[in-house]
Amino acid sequence: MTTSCCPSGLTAPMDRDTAESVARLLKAVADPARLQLLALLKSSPGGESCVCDLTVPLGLSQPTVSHHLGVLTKAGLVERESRGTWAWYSVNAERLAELSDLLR
Amino acid sequence: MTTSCCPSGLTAPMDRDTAESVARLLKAVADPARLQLLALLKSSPGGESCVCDLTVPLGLSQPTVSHHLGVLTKAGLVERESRGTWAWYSVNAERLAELSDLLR
DNA sequence: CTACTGCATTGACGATCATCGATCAATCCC
DNA sequence: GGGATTGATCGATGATCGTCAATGCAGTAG
Repeated sequence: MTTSCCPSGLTAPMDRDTAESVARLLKAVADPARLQLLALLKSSPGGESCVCDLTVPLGLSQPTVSHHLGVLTKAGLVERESRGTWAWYSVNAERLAELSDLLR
Repeated sequence: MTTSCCPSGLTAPMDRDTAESVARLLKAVADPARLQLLALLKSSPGGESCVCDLTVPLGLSQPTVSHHLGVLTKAGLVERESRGTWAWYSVNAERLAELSDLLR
C-alpha cells in the first residue's frame, strides 16, 4: 500500500501505522546478504536465478539464503516461480522503485 | 562513499563490503520512529526542530528520541546544530536522495 | 521402488536493537 | 548563587534478527 506515483513519502508528518509499514519494507532491504541477493538477481541472465546458484557467491549456507529470499518474497520485493525441482527468483523492480520513492 | 550520480546501485553484483555499508545506511532508516522523525523534521517550519518538540508527536520518551536522532546523525542523514540550550535537528536531503538512488 | 538433488522449515544460539528510568552536564532565568 | 529546563549518556531488560545444523519434502533419475 501507500502507493501513489508522484507525492513523495517524507513531505508530511507520518502516522505510526504507515511508518511501521514502510519500516517493514525497509527492514527487508537493510541487510547485506539481501542487498547482494537483489544485485545478483538483477544482474543474472534472464533476471532470475535458482537458489543453488546463489549460495556460493554469498558465502552463506543454503538454509540462510532460503531464509533471506523468503524475507524478500514476503515483502513483495522478489518473486518466486517453482519450475520442476528448481525455484526461480527474480526481483520485482516496480516494488523496489516504489520503495526508493518513499525516501524522497 | 559509493557516490555517483547516474549509475544505480543494483545493476551489478555487490561485494560484501559495500553491501554492509549500504545496509548500515538502510538500517538507520528502517525504523518507524526514525521515519516519523525524518517526516517531522522535513515538514516542520524552517525544516528544523528541537528534541523537546519531537517527543510528544512520537509518543516516545526523551532518551529514546535522543537515541534515534543520534542514529540518524551518525548515519549522516540528519544534522545537528546546538543553539543555546536547544539542539536543532534538520534532515540532510542530499544524503537521503543518495540513499534513495541506491535502490534503483 | 530406491537413491539423489534442490529447497523449505524447524529449533537453537548469540548478537543486535528499541525502549525506558535514572543520572549528569550545560544553559538560562530570577 | 540557586532552581529549572534541555538534551545526552548509562545500565538494564525484553524483543527481534542472522546464522547454522538437522530434518523434512518434493521432484528426478536410475
